[in-house]
Amino acid sequence: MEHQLYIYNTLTRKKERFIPIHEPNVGMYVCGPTVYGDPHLGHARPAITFDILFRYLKYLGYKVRYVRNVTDVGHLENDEDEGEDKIAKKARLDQLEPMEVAQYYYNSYRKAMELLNVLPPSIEPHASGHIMEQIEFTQKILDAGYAYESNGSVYFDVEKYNSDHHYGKLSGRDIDEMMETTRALDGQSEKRRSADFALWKKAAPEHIMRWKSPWSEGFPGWHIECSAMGTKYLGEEFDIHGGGMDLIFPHHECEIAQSKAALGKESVKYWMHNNMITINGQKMGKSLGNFITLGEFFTGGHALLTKAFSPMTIRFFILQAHYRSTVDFSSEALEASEKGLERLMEGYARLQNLKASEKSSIEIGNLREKCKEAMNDDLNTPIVISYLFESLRIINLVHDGKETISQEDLDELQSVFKLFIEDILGLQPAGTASEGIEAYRKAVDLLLNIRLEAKKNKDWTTSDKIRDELTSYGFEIKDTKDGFEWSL
RNA sequence: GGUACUUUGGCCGAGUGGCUAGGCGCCGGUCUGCAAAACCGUUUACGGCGGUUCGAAUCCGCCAAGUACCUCCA
Repeated sequence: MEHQLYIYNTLTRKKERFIPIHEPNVGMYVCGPTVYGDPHLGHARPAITFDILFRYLKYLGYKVRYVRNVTDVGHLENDEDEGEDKIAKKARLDQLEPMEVAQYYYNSYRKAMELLNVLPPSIEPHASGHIMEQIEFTQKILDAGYAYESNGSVYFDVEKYNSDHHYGKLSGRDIDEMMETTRALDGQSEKRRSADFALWKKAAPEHIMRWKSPWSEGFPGWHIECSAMGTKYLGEEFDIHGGGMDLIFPHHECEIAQSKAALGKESVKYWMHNNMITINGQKMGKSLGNFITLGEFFTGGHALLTKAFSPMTIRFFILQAHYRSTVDFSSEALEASEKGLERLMEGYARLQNLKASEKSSIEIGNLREKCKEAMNDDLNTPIVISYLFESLRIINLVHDGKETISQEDLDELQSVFKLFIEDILGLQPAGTASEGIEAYRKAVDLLLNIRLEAKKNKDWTTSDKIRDELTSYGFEIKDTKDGFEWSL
């Protein structure tokens, strides 16, 4: 594949040329949601980040298998691996079946992702549907001698693993120091060391989510699902594993150790992590209680929001920052994005109706190549957007009749805008869904044509009445040099 | 305490050695019956102190402030 895509690999802390293991196939695994709460802005970031990567890899010609898991079991409330499963807890509180809770929030998550125009992954495996695979994976680790059974539970032996390999390579931790600094366990724990983590947990009598295993009736540890499902659908070695930066430790560190222990090899070639969204400089997170759900954004129903914001505004806002930077949320920043997006999309709509001339009076530049270069540089979407805005100026100048454009240049601009705005950035033109009704459009055109005549006759009363009435119904009327434009 | 990282103009946010990021806002102008839109122009940017260099927002050191991870979280 002819391209120069470089992506930042957390493992090496460098940008590396992307070369897949089995060209033209690419395997990509991204940590999805734990479905026990409403989807919030924090869920949108990785979904959009890796949606961009998914779209761009496909544009480059790869055949991508994109796996994004759904965690519906095994997520414990606290470490020490003594807590209660999140889904089960929520189910008990709401008096629902655990699977009912998971299904409800999973539906909610998918709906939000659809609104954000995030493409569905190739496979969305549920942890609860892969208990066998997780048991088998755990058995492999036991067989390899990197885990031990304790009172019906199975734990990963971090110290043993670290003596043969390097536990902490992804997060840059020194496990020996960690073991010294971590406080001593109380005598009750089944774990030999606090750094050890559960592969399988024996279920307490009151625990409602449970499965049979060689060790006990119980449930899998949190980290094992990704190793098991990633291996199942992408093979023992695959190209990209992504997720939020907060998962680097311990989740991804544990995954690396599990896979190496069970399979004897490195599973993942490129580790990619998106940064967090902050709110007043602090991470937006469920546990901090400062998160805003996506539903609240779409309706404006949150104290921190001055108004509702469309899904495309949220998407655009996120894409205006590089995925490895934190992005600080504020209503003011979102409003700025909203206006910018509106102007960009109006220009994009205008571009479709631009009239070509003999020749161009203005250089359109090599927009296509520049945008590709920006994408190739670790998916630099803010730069792509800045180039689009620069070209927007040309579109508007031609639209105003101040510059001319040749058919060839016009075709190129239309093609590049379509490619980057719709196909790669995934920004949907507003109102495309409601655009279908031809008669309605003609009716509005008719009204505005009547207004145009009134204007010619200097009948300002009639012309203003038409404009003001339409405006009050929610239409936006813009006069142009020789006519009008409108949108709803 | 350990690890990773951040600090850019009114706000958001790119940028790793020299050349305009971009968006939003503000102000002035063009256009217009008015308005909106559009266009043009303007707006004291690189936390502080040193160092390297012909040249640093960009490299190095120290200091300051802040964030994340080290317990669930995207």
